Amino acid sequence: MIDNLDKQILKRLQHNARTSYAEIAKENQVSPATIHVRVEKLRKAGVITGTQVVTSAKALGYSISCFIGIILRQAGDYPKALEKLRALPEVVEAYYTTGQYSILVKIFVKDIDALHRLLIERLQVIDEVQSTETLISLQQPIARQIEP
Amino acid sequence: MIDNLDKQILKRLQHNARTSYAEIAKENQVSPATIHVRVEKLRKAGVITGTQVVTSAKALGYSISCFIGIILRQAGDYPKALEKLRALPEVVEAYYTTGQYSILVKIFVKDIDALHRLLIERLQVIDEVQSTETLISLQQPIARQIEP
DNA sequence: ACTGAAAGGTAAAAGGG
DNA sequence: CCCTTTTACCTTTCAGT
Repeated sequence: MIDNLDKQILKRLQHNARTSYAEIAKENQVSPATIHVRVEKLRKAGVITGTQVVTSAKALGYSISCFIGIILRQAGDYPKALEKLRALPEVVEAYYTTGQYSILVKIFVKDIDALHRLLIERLQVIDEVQSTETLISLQQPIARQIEP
Repeated sequence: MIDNLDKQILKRLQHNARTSYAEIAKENQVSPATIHVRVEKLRKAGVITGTQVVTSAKALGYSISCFIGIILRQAGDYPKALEKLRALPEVVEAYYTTGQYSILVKIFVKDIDALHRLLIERLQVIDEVQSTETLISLQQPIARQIEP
């Protein structure tokens, strides 16, 4: 199982993936090699699934972020609809959900015009899609990872 | 502006933040020092905002992920409500949105019972919250970053 | 703005308690 | 399971083009 040292390592690396093992080791009064072993263990256990740089969508020119709730025509339409959504680079996340929507997707677009075109020309033309509802995100005041 | 080399670097590091500059350099036939300079430039420009290890919520025991749409009583209630949401460690993302919800939050909980208690004991008791609607995420078939 | 070489630091692997 | 040591690789810096 995950002990306290593992939790400390995860918290530190969630915040900055390039924190040196030496630094984490010093903070926890163990050797850098121990940190290395623990990180490998967490990776093999599937707790750590990867590392990534976080980029600012805004700085890359994507000024608008939204959630789009998609209602499909039929229950069996998920796989086909998903493949078509995957082909849209603006779609960064997709969730199968209970409740009023069949699929909830998160997208980034450069501007309102791009959003409009995405909805009309590439989302609402998907056969399996019955209707969509757009929630524009005005601000994202909380963005963090789950606590280990 | 961001040129082609910058895009290659970002794509590589979005996928794996620990890819060595030496490897990216070889792929793009430049020197490792150039990659280093470019990464620093992207960081200063705010394009790269950080690096993080990605952890599996499931492996950490959080088997349920949901979105909760929150409707507030009054327009001016955002800041107070947000502070109370921030105090809940299960809330990992929050968005101010247009549309039917005032705030959309993403949460992780360990099980259905924890979700139930979160809703009743800690969300619906917030003064500013008028009502909530829960969308349980059954699966997240798409999870990626925006293309540079 | 990129390169090449030098210096320092880090990760990864091996061996021992 | 953790430590120390070792080796090889990597980042970072800086003078030069």
